[in-house]
Amino acid sequence: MRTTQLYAPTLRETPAEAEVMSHQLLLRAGMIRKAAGGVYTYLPLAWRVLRKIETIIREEMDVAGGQELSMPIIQPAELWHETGRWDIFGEEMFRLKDRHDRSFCLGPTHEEMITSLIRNEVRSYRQLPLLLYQIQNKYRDEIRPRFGLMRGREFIMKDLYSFDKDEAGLDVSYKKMYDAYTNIFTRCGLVFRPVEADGGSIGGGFTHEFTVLADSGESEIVYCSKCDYAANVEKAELKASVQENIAEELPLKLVDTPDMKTIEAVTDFMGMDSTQSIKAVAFQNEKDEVILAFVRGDHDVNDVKLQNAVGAVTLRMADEAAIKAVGGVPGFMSPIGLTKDAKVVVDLSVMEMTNAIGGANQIDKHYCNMNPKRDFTDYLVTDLRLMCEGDPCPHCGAPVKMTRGIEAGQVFKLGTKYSESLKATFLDENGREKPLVMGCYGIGVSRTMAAAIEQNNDEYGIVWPAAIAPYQVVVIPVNAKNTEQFSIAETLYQELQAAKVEVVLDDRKERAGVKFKDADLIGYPIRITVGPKSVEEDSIEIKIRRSGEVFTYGKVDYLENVLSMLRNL
RNA sequence: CGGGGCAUGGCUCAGUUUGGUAGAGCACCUGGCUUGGGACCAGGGGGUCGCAGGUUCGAAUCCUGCUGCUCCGACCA
Repeated sequence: MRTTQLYAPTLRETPAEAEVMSHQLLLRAGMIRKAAGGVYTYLPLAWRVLRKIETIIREEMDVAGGQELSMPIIQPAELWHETGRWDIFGEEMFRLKDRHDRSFCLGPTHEEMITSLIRNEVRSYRQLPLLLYQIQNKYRDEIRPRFGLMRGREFIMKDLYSFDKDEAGLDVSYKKMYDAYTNIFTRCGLVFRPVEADGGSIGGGFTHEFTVLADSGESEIVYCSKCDYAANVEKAELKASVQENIAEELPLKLVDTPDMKTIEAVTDFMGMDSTQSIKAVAFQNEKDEVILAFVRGDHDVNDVKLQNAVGAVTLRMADEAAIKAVGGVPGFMSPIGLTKDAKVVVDLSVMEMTNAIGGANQIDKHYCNMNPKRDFTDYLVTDLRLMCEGDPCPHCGAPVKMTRGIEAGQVFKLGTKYSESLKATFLDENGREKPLVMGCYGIGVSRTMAAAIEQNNDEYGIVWPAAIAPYQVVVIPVNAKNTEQFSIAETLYQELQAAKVEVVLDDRKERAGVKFKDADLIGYPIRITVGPKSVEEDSIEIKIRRSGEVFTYGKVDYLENVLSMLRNL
């Protein structure tokens, strides 16, 4: 490809709307343009990257026994009514009606579609397992699309759905996908971790997220400093510690704490540490029932754990009226002295506390010497808090570390949730009718491209891993007027093409600086510079984008060196 | 959904407070000059100032309504 032909309008300045690095660089490198909030056109360079990622995915899916198909993006409402997700998805689903007033949606995902497809065709265990996948646009009407391709309303997803006759079969399919994903992200040249995660609303149980590590990532993960445990903080389990409390339990005492509604105010006033206080957080579920969560003052409530613990569909912060209705006093809440309407959930670590301070459910008053085991009544104890750096690993007990990342893929054991609601059954070896056991495995393709940039960039632009770079090499003749340089560049260009290298020749009549800036911005892994020395001394300059290293070779041996560099990038 | 902010040429923005008929830099076109890190000089093209009303002799500027974009929040009582 010649730059004069390439449609990649680069920008010198960063458009105001772009906040995160990948968004800025995708715009500046002439790779994407916005069509509407969260909806983008992929220009040629971006499309090449996406196709490369897709190719890697296809190869690994096929090796794992997957078969690719294509399903409708426009999906009839009836299917979604069958699983109840027409309502559950709510505002997040793009809906439309046809001329006959029939309801449809733009598929946010394809569990319904795929399950309805095979429920009529798969009748026997002999036809299983079945692994089908698609790579297509999906649609979610996000409340707040942002971060460019990271959280769009239209995005490219690969989804594979597995159908097995039993749990054992699902385990095999799951393992295949887990391994395939490990291969995919490794081949893409990304630093990532598979982490244990919460199932969320897709329903089902066991799941791993494949998280591309990047400080700008939206998900927070913990990983063990010793063993291979890694989990999303939402999921990370904390076990009851076996510490022995020697402190003697003192009698409960009411103290005045005028206008001290925060942990900090109270503990400062009392000369205590926040670890000695009990923090209350009030929620309401979808039925408007009040749920009061209690954690240690220095801890934070993990609302996913809380949601699971109380079986809530949704949770939101409780309003003041609701708190008062159950006998709570905002700012001074505790499990002591509530009316019975509230569900009280207490974190494990709170139960280990002695002589703690907490609210009294009276205005401007707290209790000292609160001993949960003695003083609390009618409550549920569970693991409720967010894990912090240094907390013990649930597997080996070593302190955990935290980092951030971008969730690029997820493997999920669905079980029979969809096959039951959609009546997708088969006959097993004993002639008994059973629901198919399903799994779903997604990769955000467009998001993976953005994640790759978040993880691989510097002050000059993108630094593509070679496997997914739009082109591997750019050839730049330095002096636009020098026909000898151009002619040498042209020869190198031809030779590289003949050697099956994806190469761009920057044949623009621009000054060297412009070409260098664009090359850095677009992030070609290797830059070949043709300058005066190439004419006079037969030397070819090769610069590695990532390391900045510069090598000089002759016209006869540059090619083999480029090829070997590409293999190692 | 709540609260900010913004909307002026392809991009980044000034001009709005105090109404007087639209500007800069970059980009683009022409010519010259330059050529190893986003040059320079000269000339040129391009904007119903988001949309719809209103006030006024006169509106980018003031008023009303709408739309779009964007940021923060929607967790520690």
